[in-house]
Parts: sequence; structure tokens; C-alpha cells
Amino acid sequence: MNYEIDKLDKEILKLLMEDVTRAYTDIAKELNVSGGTIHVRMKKLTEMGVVKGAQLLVNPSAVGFDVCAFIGVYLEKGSEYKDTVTQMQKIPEIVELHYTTGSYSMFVKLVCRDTKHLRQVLNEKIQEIEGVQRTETLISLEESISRQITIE
Amino acid sequence: MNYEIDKLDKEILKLLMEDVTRAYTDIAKELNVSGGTIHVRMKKLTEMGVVKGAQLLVNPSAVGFDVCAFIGVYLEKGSEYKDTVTQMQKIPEIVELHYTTGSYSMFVKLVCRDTKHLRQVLNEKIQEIEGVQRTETLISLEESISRQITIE
DNA sequence: GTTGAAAAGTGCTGCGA
DNA sequence: TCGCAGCACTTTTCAAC
Repeated sequence: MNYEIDKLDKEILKLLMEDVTRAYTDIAKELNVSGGTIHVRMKKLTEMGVVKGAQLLVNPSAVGFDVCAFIGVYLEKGSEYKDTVTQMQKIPEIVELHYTTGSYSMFVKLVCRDTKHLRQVLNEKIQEIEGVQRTETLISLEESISRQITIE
Repeated sequence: MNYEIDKLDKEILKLLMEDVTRAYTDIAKELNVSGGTIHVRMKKLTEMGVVKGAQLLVNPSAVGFDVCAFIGVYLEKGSEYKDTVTQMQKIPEIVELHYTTGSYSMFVKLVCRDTKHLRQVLNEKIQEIEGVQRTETLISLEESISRQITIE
């Protein structure tokens, strides 16, 4: 597993990150190589772990998930971060968990059905986890930007 | 544009959210409908805006983006949120922007190459935007969970 | 709205340079 | 190692139910 990404790899990633549905043959034409080459490169990048797959983008509110929130979690002194993460893994409403610098020990992104659901997840799930001292909630009223990093 | 999603739509979304690379014909078999139906439903869902497309998942650190940070932004009283968002849009390092409750006016997720790059984006870009009073930075040392919501 | 099959295009594998 | 060509498969479309 060696992370040696050349210019062609980056070009391919850049184009596919803009539009995954684009055909390999189409990308091949733009980059002046054969379709097979794109395939080989993508296979290599996937094996290397650079590409982790693809994801369907679904509008959360359209499937009944209207509330997005960030939770700053304070852990008790001496509690094991790893154990807490394992517990958090079991909560499906958690979509992101970061170990952060600053006043919080960890920082969590949640997606819930409504405020009642959010309250339930907070009180009955997150705050019940051993090691969690207290939490601070930021509710997202509007997600104005949501995109991927632009490489190169 | 009417958001009427039936059980079949949800089943399709659920399966595709788990694995986008799966063939329509394969899903059709599992749900006991024809391949054409899956296609028609997905087209409908896309036109309705429920499905926003698909995204290639790339390991940021493999393409040279090692630092992920969250920035809490305090806006000056009376400044226009919309204008500030427009300015933020122009910063490619910003991958998410939320209008939130709590002490911050807005909350931003950034992905940068290194700490030097992060500092540059903060000082030379974000803090230069009109209306931005001050910012608070949380650096993610480790992203322990990163996934999508589980529907149904 | 769903079905089933036919047509067009894509991804994949083996061969050659 | 990289590029090219054929094969298998999928997506897509369309007429009929």
C-alpha cells in the first residue's frame, strides 16, 4: 500500500468527484487515454484505499429526517474515548463523530426525524453512555453549503 | 413536486444507500419487481429532488488533505447572513455551512491540507469576510464515525 | 403504474506492444 | 506496464397489459 498518486490519477478523481455517473469512456476521451486505463487506475486507487466507494445522495428531509444537530460532548476525566466511541457507533442517528481539540472531548453530528426524536436520542441514548458528563447542542436551522473538497 | 414516497421507494433507497454500485436488475429481483420499475422510480425520485445524485468517496488524507476543522462563526449584529454565505461559497475549503442556534451564528466545516493551510484560510479568507466578528476553531484529531443516515 | 424484451452503451478481461 | 478490442452485462426505452 503505497500512496503514490500521479497527475493522471488526480485528474480522474477530480472529474469523478464532480460527477460519478460519468462513463469511464467519456473521461478517457477527455484525458486522451483508453477506457481500460481509467478502469485500471480506479481499481488501483480503490485497492489502495484512496477511493472508498460511492454514496447515494438523498435529501434527508424528503425521507422524514428534518433535524440536523451538532453535539459537543464533555467526557468525564479518565473515561476511555474508545469505549465511548463503541457505544456511539450503536446509535444510528449519529452520522459523524470527531475527536477534537478545544473545550469538547468529542463532537458529534446527528440527523433526526424531528425535535422530539432529537430529544429522545440525547436524553435516552447519548447522555446514558458511561463517561459522558454533559453535552451542548447546536441545532442546524439551515444547511447552506454541502459539498466535497475540490482536489488539485 | 409532491413528496409522496411509498414503501417501494423507501426499500429501493435503503438498498441503494447501502450499496450504490448494485445493479437495478439485482435490486428488482430482491424486491420482486421488474428492472424497469426500479428505473422509473429512481427517475421519479431524482426529478422530485429526493435523490440528489451520487458521490465518489475519497479518502481526504490520501489526496493531501490532512486537517479537518469546525469553525464557529460570530457575526456582527445586523450583518446579513445571506451575504456572508455568498462569500463563504467562494472558499473551496468549506465543505459544510450551517445556520445554527446557540452561541455561534454559523457553523462551518473545513477541510485543509495542513495546519498552515488552515491558518491561512482562517486569517486570510474567513476572517476577512465582512460581518465576521470572531471565530472559534475545533480541530478534528480523528474522525471515528462517518456514515449516512439509515432510513426506515 | 408495471412488465418484459429489445437496443444501445458501459465495464471488464485477455491479448499484444 | 500500458493500451486496444471483444464479450458479458447493465441501463434504458417502448409497446402492451
